Amino acid sequence: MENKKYYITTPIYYPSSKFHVGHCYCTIIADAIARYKRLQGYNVFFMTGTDEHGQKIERKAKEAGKTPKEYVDEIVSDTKELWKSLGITYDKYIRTTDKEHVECVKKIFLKLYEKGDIYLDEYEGLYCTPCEAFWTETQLVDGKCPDCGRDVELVREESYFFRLSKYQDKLLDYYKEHPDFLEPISRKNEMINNFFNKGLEDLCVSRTTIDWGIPVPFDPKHTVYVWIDALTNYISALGYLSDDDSKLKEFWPADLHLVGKEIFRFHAIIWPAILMALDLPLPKKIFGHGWLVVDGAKISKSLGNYKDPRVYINETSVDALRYFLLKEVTLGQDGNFDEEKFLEKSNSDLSNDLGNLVSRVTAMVEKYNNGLIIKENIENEDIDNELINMASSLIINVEKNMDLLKISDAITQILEVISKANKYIDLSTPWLLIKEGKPQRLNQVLYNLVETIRIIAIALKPYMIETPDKIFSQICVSKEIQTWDSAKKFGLLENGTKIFKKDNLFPRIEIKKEKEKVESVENNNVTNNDIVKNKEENYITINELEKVELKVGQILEVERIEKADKLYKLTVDLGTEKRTIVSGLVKYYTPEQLLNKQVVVVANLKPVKLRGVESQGMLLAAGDDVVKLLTLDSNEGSLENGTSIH
RNA sequence: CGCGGGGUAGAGCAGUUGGCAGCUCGUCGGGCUCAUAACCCGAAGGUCGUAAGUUCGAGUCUUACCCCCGCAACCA
Repeated sequence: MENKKYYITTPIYYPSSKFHVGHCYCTIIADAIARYKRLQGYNVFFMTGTDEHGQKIERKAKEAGKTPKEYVDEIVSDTKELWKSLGITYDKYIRTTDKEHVECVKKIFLKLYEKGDIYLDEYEGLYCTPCEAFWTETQLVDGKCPDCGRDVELVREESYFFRLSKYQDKLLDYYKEHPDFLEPISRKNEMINNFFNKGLEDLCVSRTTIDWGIPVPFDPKHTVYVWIDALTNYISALGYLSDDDSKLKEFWPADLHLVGKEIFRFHAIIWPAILMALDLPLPKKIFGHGWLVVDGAKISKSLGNYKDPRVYINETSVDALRYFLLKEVTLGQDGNFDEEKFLEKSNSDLSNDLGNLVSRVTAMVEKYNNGLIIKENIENEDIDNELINMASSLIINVEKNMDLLKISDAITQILEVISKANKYIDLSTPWLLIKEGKPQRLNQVLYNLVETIRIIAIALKPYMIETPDKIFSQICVSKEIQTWDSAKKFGLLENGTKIFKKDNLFPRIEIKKEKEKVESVENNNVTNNDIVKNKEENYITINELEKVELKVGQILEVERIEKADKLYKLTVDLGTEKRTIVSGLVKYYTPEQLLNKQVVVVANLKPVKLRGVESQGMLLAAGDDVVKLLTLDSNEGSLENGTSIH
């Protein structure tokens, strides 16, 4: 037998905040593939994890009053719970703060340095000292720091660089020789057009401005930057350069790196180049999947469409969520997670088609045959053969699609058999057979149905984690005929098999009621987790509040700012003076709607230049998704412009 | 001319190498009564964003244009 191993990875996610359906999406895909390969008898190594270093986490932790490690520990333990509730069968969860990983990264860095592929040079950039930030030429506003408006200076910072340019031709050759290496093809072309045609530049792989990370072993004032720190997790986890690299020998190269399109570039260019520099073989395939958008908008906390994925599980079931993500979203393209569609799909495909099929068949066997399946030895009719042919080729068809990573199509194959079985009931009319006294034919029909259900249950195993067993518990099938291979044969169900009808597999959901329920749960979650928990840390004193000077202002003029999609330049009357205020309201208000409105103005905010225009204050507004300005509809008597608010 | 994704039935989408436009939901009509107000059959519904081009033939290839959506520059 050939080497039947399969190494599959998700990206290591960045735990700067809690994970959403988008993370679940990618991880569930990887899990389904891992399960599928295991069913086929492969020795599977499925890894996921978290990329825990870097500036953003350092800052987030600081804001939360925690050390970076404490901060990520919390998110990681929550993530592991999440994966558990989604039935993710990872073999290893790697954290870039793991000791083994840290040691490995140091060794890799040293190895590349000794080889000459990493060298010390100077990073030249425009630096704003007060803001401690580098900017590119295009980011500057009028040649000044876009943050504070002060002058920037040309600064050289010592940095280590990876000789990425050296590997340019090798990489291109590799793409040519391995047409399946990067998928989908559209993204591969994007890589070549966008990056190779311009030429690859050497890559800055260390920073002196970041503390939370792995120090460069021979020069500890430098911290290893994300490229070498994070990408190498795929081999550090297998014990590369450690005392025990047996796993590396067994599983490397990876068969599939599943990544999001936003990090495809790093996996398609930088990671292979690092591997070439280390003289290691390259992974067999890197697949860049699309993003999941929620109700048409990218998932983000600031948009307010973040939802804890467990909300969905509670309202339906893990299997319904897994099913929806795997079936409805075309791998490689962006998909939309529409909550209502999700509940509808759960009803139509799972409750009506699959659940109801099992329900009606088991009910008939109990009702007509005292729960007993009898295998008759009589010739099949045409409608029988049609069903049997479909059922017995189901697994083969699933495999055909899965091997091309067409998960959605694979599931469609199963749905077609389910649909066929429902139709078969109508055509064979068991309720007439019992009336007409045709017990043999009845037995034959029921046998075919239950056997078809057995095969369906097996075919569902990669995608669903509870349903197959629930089905087996009803049709009482022995373990030997629950295996993947056994589903390739029709007719293995034994004569005399007992049926036990149980609860419905997927109870129908009242969509309207559920929606309300889901929303209320979400609101509670926000209250409990975010507000109450942080309340004490968020208290400010009255003195602090008094520092903010709020005044009534009236909008006198509204202008668009050139080349700024979101910004209005407003002239606001504060009674004693007129101010120019820049505000990002284009999306929400027309100039006419704003004109003459009385609004709340933060009068003593430090002026900032936005898109070249100095903004001397700020308007108070509410809402994340849809922004509403706080206006003073003065039905309690009009207020003078400039009146202070307290 | 910053980068990218997309415009196909009322809605959500699929359409691999160019060869009679499909799927799911919804709608309408019919059937059945085993089942979870389910299931089965049938029907209506599309100028495939617009225009031109290549071709015997274009949703698919080429060019131009229009519209939507992300990202980046700006939301203090």
